[in-house]
Amino acid sequence: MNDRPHDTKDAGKSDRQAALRHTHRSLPIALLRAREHVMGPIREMLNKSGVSEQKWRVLRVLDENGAMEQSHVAAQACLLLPSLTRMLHAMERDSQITRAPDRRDGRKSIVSITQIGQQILRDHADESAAIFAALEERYGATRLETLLDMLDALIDPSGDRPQPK
Amino acid sequence: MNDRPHDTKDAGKSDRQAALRHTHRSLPIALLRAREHVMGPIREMLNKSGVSEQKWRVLRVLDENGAMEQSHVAAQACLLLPSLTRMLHAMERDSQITRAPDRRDGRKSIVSITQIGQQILRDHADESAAIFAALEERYGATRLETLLDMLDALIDPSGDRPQPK
DNA sequence: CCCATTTACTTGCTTTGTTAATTAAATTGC
DNA sequence: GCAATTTAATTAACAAAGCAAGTAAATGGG
Repeated sequence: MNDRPHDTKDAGKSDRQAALRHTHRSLPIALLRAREHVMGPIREMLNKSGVSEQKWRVLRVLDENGAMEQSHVAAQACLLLPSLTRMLHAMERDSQITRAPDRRDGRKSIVSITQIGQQILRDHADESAAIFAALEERYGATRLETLLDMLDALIDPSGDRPQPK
Repeated sequence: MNDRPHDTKDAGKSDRQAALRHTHRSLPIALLRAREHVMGPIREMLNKSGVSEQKWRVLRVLDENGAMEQSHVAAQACLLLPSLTRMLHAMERDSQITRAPDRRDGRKSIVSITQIGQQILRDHADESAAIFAALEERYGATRLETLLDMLDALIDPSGDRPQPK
């Protein structure tokens, strides 16, 4: 094992060094592990049809919000602009999305989902729903809803926060 | 906006297609967005010192669990073995970790963190704690603990699950 | 009007992610 | 004991992530 002084509780000195949290109690790591776990069946589903996880997110975001500029797509789909730029080229080539310059602002580029893109979403809708249902069954529907609320609140501080004063 | 038939409610047919969940209610996407949000300040911290997010995880996992074989490091740090292999070469070159073959099983390779590796963790411990404290302050300590418990339960089905039935 | 800044996106380069194929050391079945 | 299988790690090849630097179109003073 490891015999470093893990009990960095404090020894009287106020400038004592902080201890890192146990990785199971580190929020970023916990979120990552949880996500990897949940993504398993979805990756399987997407792999079969050759859609990447990232393109799947882009399609969903576009389908949900309609045409929007690239920066917003990137923010919503958790992608960086450089990655998105390159992905959109491929998706445009495959007619899953279209791009058009904004009339008012020549810098912006407005992205839309196409029929073909929407078809990809439809093709996976049933299986996707089944995967979610299985998770709900396993984890409990109520608890899952609570978890989703808490994750939302993490991002949007103005959310349901019951102000712990 | 988008005028596709979103009201896929059903039209009498029982084999009607399922609708995709709103991305804010998709657990994988919610987890990703939450993580990206929380990682912001940590990325900033790590960028300043040139440690990648992945190497940071490897160091933490090793520091926490002591020497362990590569497969376990990969599982704990949410990395695939090929990525880990490459990373460990670089980290070994930089004396952040050492590797030794397992005496009992010649296939395995046991990885350990070095003093230099531990120093990297120490160098960021205070700032890391401050970032966490800010989050705790903003989100609420109790709620944060609950969230971590729920994330743990998501992975470990045998956990605190109050058995829905 | 013009120059400096900012904003939106693109390009280049290095590191990771991902899949499949390969090597080598256990393990199992006979 | 030995062939067949399984397991652990590596390598290769290519897509994608991530950062820095670059381009081009707005914007904002003076």
